[in-house]
Amino acid sequence: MFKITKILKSGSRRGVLKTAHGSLSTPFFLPDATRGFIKLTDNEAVARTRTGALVVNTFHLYLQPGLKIIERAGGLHKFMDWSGPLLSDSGGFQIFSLIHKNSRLGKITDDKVIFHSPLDGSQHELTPEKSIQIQFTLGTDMMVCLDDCPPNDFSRPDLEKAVTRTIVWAKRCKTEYLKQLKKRKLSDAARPLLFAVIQGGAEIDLRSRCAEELVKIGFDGYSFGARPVDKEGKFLGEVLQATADFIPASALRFALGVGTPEDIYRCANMGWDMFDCVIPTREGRHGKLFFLKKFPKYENVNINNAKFAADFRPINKNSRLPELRRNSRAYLHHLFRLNEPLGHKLASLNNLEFYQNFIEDLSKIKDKK
RNA sequence: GUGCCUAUAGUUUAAUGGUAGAACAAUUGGUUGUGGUCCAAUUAGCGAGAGUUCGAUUCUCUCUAGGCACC
Repeated sequence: MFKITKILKSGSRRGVLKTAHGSLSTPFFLPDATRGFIKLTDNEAVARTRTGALVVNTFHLYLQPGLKIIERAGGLHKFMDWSGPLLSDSGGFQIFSLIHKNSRLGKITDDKVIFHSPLDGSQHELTPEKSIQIQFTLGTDMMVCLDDCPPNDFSRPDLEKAVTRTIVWAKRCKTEYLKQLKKRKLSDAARPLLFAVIQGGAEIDLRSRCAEELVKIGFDGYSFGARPVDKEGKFLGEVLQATADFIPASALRFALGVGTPEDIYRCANMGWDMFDCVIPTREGRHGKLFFLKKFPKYENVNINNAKFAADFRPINKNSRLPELRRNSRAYLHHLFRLNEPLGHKLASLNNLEFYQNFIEDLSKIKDKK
């Protein structure tokens, strides 16, 4: 399913990952299509940016439209008309963020997490088993274990608690995963990949212990849990580096939530293979556009700035997407001033293509002879 | 023509005889397992003139502009 083909002196890895919905070469970046779509755009256009795979979220899709609809549609790929690989996040991060922000929104116990839907306030509960069952119902190609995701500034005892719970829950996820494989008679080639999440905040020894226990259980890949930046937005490079080193070389390394282009570049050199982040699409929606210069240099411009009002150059003359070559920056500026969804779409597409190009350039780096 | 009412930032509007506050707009930042509507900072104002007063955006008068009513 995953094969490493090369490890550079820098630590950067090259590999191939085969899923039931196609192959991906690593390293790769997955944009977040949390609710089954990349906001304000469409999957046909996203595919033209050569984006290979998308992340969807168990929590959001479970609440809306609900599993019955997706089951009746014939699975999530059909429902959202995406033929490439899909990765489903467990929903842990979202639920735990909600609860840590406002403890009235839910409750975490050793057995499960109880939460109130932000949509209608209705009460739901999620167990490790249920999270896996939902992900099988979605029919995604890569799945993530439900984890206890603490904020990075949690106290040491609280972080220890989260690590212990994450390990116990990962074990339960794995058991349920094997059960589902058997029940659905999925062959090795057709089976989804299962990722565990390594927690421990900024405490390296906790990350180490968490990784060690998870590796004993055995997963296709291991993810970096919690936010990869601290409260001030400073990238936790040392923690990412140490955590990567705790993961077996043969397994996929998934840097959840990473990140800016420079953070992705750094993480690739640490041996991380996969990245997902809201930056290209969220910043796109808010008018921040990425343009590649000479790799790894790039510029990040705010199309809302007054200087673009009469800038009739193309949005991106080097784009493979005709709509980004044809439309001017002045027009995009105009669309943003009027908060027009077409502007958000063009900006999102520009940034997705940028991220794709950035990762491709990164993948082309070779060891000097 | 007469009477009454109104005039505060680009716009819509608060408050006040002693430093005039907000929203939207504008200008510029921010966003790391999603915030489509988010967050932050900045710029910007008492229609004109005279009077009363230690001090007037506030009170008085004149003018100007707009609205309403009557002839």
